[in-house]
Amino acid sequence: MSKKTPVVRGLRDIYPGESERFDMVERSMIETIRKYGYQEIRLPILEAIDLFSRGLGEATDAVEKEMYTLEDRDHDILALRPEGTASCVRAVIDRNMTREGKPRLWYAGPMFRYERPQKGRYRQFYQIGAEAFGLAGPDVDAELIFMGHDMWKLLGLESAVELEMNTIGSGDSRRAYSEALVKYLNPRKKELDADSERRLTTNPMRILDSKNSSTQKLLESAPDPHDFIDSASRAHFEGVCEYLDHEGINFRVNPRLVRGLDYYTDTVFEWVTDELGSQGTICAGGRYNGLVERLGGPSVPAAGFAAGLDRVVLLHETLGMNADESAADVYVIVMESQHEAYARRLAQFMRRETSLRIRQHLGGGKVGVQMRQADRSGARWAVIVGDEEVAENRVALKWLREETEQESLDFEQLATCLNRAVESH
RNA sequence: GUGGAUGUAGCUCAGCUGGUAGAGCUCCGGAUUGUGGUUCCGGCGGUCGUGGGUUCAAGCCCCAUCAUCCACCCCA
Repeated sequence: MSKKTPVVRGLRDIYPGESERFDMVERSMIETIRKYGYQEIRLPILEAIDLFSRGLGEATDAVEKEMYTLEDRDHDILALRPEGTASCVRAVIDRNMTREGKPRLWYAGPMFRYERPQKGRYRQFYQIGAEAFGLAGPDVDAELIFMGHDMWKLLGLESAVELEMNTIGSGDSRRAYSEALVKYLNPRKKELDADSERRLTTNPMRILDSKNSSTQKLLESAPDPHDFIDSASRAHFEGVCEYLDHEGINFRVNPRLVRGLDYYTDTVFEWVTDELGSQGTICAGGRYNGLVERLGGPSVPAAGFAAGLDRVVLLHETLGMNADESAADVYVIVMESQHEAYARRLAQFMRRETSLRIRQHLGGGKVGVQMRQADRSGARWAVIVGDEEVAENRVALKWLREETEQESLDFEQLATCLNRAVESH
């Protein structure tokens, strides 16, 4: 045997047994977004690197130290996307989509960040995002949150998830606050932890959610970010909160909530859980009114969110929610190998006449072996073909999960029976 | 990038002060000649993460390295 090649660090295979849950959760989330009339946009995984350095902010961790970059043969520097919003905005600008409408879009796919792997944190991870362009009102922010709420409800996660909200104000007020914060902290630099001291020059706002207790103590008498938020932003945030209250969505205002990417303005929110250890954010988003312009487009408002599929799946599993892991609904068995052609015709008939997944046994073997594989496939029915059945142009239908007598049916009766069972399921 | 824990069969794990590698589950076969899931019996399966060192002898001790997990950092 030659040497094995291990999977790349931080990357993983999602095998049968887990892929079904992954798929089911992903579909549920996408279906929820589609129900709000958002349209899919398929985006490339590679982008020019400056899209991210300009879009997310030069000093963010995602850009500073977590990007996978490569040089292609034309010597262009490309990056594997660390998130989806920047690409989505670029695509919207490329087609000038906001000139003729107010697109509401969704995307799904893998993202890449070179971070230390941990539970719920992978170097290739999957996000599902929704973005709304050209709409400035608080009803948009609220709609994005309603979607999240619907998703958790649909998946049975709502009791384990909490919503945190904050407003960080307009770009101008952020700049003003940032300056005031630096002015306050600079003389007290020595009392800050090392990370916070570094951020003082790179990204001062992020000092606010430092977990260092002495830093937090220092922040108690620091300028209050809310004093810097202008009345328009304040009104906007109150508007969002009212929509949520009206729909009965619980949330907690967390003044310390600051997002890691520079493009956010006004509303920011996070859906968090304490079931997953320290990687508790399963979905996050907010408003980014300046980003389209920053990336070379017109000055249009926008808002969106991205959910971490890996983490949502993990939570779904941690809470013990069921996921169907069956490979097929019907498993086709032959008593004697000369009936295989008949069985194949039968399988095709069922694929055509029903919506079920039909797995035909391959590889021969005794009936007992075939039955065991039928059971293991998770199928609800075994359809069995032997001399008697072929002679009469019938099949034997055996229910594998219910105490129902095995029946002998012709093809039409079989289709009727299966379809009826699907409808009432 | 920092700190800590852990790597033994496909999976979950045991393995004493160093003495020729074990269990449960899974898988395969049989008991069961037209029928799975329960039970019983048998069997397959391991370069002990990798590389080096100490020793008569290393799964166990030492060093390095890789990976996973946890926390920090950061984020979905």
